[in-house]
Amino acid sequence: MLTLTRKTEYAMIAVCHLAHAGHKVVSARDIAEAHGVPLPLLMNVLKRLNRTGHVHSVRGAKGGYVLAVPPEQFTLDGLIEAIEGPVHLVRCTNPAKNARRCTLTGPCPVRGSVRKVHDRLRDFLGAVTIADLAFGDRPDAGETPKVIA
Amino acid sequence: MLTLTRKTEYAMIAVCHLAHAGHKVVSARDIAEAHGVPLPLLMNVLKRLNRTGHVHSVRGAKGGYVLAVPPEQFTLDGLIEAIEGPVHLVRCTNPAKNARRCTLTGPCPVRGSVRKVHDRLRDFLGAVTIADLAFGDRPDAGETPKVIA
DNA sequence: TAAATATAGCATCTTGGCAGTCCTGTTTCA
DNA sequence: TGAAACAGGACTGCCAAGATGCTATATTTA
Repeated sequence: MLTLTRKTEYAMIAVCHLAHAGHKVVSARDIAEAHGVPLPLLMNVLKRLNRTGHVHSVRGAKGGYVLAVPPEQFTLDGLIEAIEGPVHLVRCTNPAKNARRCTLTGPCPVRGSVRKVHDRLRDFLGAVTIADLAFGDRPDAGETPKVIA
Repeated sequence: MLTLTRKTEYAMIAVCHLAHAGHKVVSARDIAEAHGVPLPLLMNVLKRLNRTGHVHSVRGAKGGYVLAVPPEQFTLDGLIEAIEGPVHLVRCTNPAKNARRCTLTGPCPVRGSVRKVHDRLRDFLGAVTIADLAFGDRPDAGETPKVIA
């Protein structure tokens, strides 16, 4: 259904929480309790974001997490990529070795056009930042994206 | 990974083929052979598009399919919805009774913002038409969509 | 120094949906 | 009447998402 995974949803919540906390260290438990997110899952997500360098971790008692990237530079596209892997609208935009490639044997009539839609989608997701998600209550900036070919 | 399903890929190909064929009736077999799409899967897809009213079917020998909607009015959003069900970036935008709802027990810090992103995404997909996919070789119309909050 | 807290890094298990196949029926043309 | 082509399903295998658990490591605090 063209849907983000739950892990990504949890990640959005966690990262926005951290954005609000500023430079304060916040434990996974605190975040989980604040929003009713299952703690073990949230920890999985935060561990992954730590490995990708999007958050810093502080171990031990009084430990927790801090954003490692300014919310204004932390894009939705980056977040999705960190959790789910890079966005690929269709298989043929995915150059990964182990990706299940397009199996068409004939010429693909939509290859070029779809590629453009895909690029626009990534531009779109790359233009949404965590700051937008966390603080964005600008009633309605921006307009409907123009279309492509 | 925020990816369209293969069925949707097949649907895009089929619909673009029909768009090129104009008012001529084209059989599923012809489409399948033209692009190397597995026939049984293509038939599943076309049957569904027929039920949703996006294509007309002609039964019997010499039968096949014709577009029921002008390519300029047939949006990518509509196609995805026909095949996969409506696009919902996150669960909380899905009002369906049987949808697995957001299970947050606490206040959701990103609800409103994500909703806006979701709306923009649908606007974006709703602005891409089959005509764009089938005939669109306008080298690069449109620009990167503005962002929202 | 011991206990408590919290993250790190795996491994494992379950489940749902996608992808693919098959079968039976109906319609139309030659 | 037979072949071609769509209609409408039921069914299965497989994989990724979702979820859980365990052990190790680091840090604070009493």
